[in-house]
Amino acid sequence: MPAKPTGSQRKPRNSAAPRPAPETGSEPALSLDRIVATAVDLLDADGIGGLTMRKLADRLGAGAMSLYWHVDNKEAVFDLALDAVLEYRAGQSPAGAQDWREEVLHMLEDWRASMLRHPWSVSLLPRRALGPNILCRLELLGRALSRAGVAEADLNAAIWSLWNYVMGATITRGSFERSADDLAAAQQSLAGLSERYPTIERSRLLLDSDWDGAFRDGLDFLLSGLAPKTTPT
Amino acid sequence: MPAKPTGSQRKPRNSAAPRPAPETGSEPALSLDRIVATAVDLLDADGIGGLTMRKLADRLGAGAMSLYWHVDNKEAVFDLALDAVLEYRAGQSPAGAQDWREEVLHMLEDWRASMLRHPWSVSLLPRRALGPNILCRLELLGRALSRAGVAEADLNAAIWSLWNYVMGATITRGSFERSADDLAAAQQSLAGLSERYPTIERSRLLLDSDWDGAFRDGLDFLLSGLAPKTTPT
DNA sequence: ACCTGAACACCGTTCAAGT
DNA sequence: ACCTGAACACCGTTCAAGT
Repeated sequence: MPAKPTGSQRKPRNSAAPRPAPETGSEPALSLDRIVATAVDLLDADGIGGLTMRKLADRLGAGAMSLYWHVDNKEAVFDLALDAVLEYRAGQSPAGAQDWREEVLHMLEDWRASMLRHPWSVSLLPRRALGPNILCRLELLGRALSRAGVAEADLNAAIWSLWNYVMGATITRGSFERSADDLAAAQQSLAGLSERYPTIERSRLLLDSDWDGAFRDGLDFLLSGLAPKTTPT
Repeated sequence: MPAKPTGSQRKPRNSAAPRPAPETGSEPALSLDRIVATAVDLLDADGIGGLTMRKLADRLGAGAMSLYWHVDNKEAVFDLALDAVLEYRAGQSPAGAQDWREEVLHMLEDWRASMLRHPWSVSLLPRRALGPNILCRLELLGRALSRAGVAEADLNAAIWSLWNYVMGATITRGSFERSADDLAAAQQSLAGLSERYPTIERSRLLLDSDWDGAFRDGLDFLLSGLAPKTTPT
């Protein structure tokens, strides 16, 4: 069997001048980066069930089996697409270290926003391995919390609490967003059963929820609990 | 086309004496309940990708296409299996209304436990519709929070914050649980990159996290924020 | 080193038909 | 009312082979 790149140590990334003169004017030759990029496009367009090795290869102007030289299998494509979408462009936060609280809020809202931009990512994340970009986000979060005075012994619990909250909020928001009609229908059918579900029927739980506001509020409560020394805004 | 049961109004549930004398001694005849039950078994055994209409029918001793008389399609099987697994047996909480806080904690921990018992359920929930059992849990949660003094205007935000947290915690826990080896390997590879991820490497984030403890702690913080009038335990 | 087509063992679902 | 087999249009992946 040929020595193909193993899963752990991947293709060397195109550093500076990659293109070695495209033979024909048609397609710029296969590469891991191109594969991942078009996989993301396809996922954005057709959702998680719309990504097909055959369709992906087609879109790249390649034979169906050509992908398998660059990639171990379909799972690997998912892993790569997921991590690609979660890159964290730091430096976004204005000026130096203002309030640590604002910094953490910004990081987590950016995380949520990144995932909502690619709704498939959120349902993929929990079952896949942690790629470098995800680890980077966790690292930065850990640093910020440390700086905020969270004790070393409480750090893991704090990180995971926040991670859990962000994941849950994003997953819920992302999946409910998709089908506003379904939600209306569901709330409608709730009305018919109002003797069974009076409370959430009255509060119109399925309809007029302010997702962004609820997200921020809950986060505020968590942060207050995790690092109680600081005063809330 | 024959008048088969539509998606919204399903088969009348077997009320009292269903079996009309099983012709042969072999199989007790197809029914929605049997289909859902074996679907759950199959999902428990082989995970989300292991459920196949063909395998399901086989396991039921039926032809592959017989399922489609009872069920619209595979998605419907997922919906039914999911809701079946999330039934809430109330009355579990001892005696009358003790502390509302304990009541809510119990409800949410039971929810989490139900999903962890069927790890596939948690990755299914966010993309499926809300079945009656899920709605029931939301209703009970809403009532408890109301009783605890959460204002009507804040009720939806409170419910969703808790829901988000539980979802996130369960999803993370469930997926990380599956592959302890992978985690160890990941933490190992972190060591190699300790100059990139020093903080989470030092805290051994991927290894010695106390999931159950972290879950309870974060929940406590949330509850303190949501209904600040009550004193923490 | 990189790409390919044919082939295998699967899928979910439609349809026309059986009892 | 309930169940079925044949058939269709797909899948992911192996393999032996091309350049």
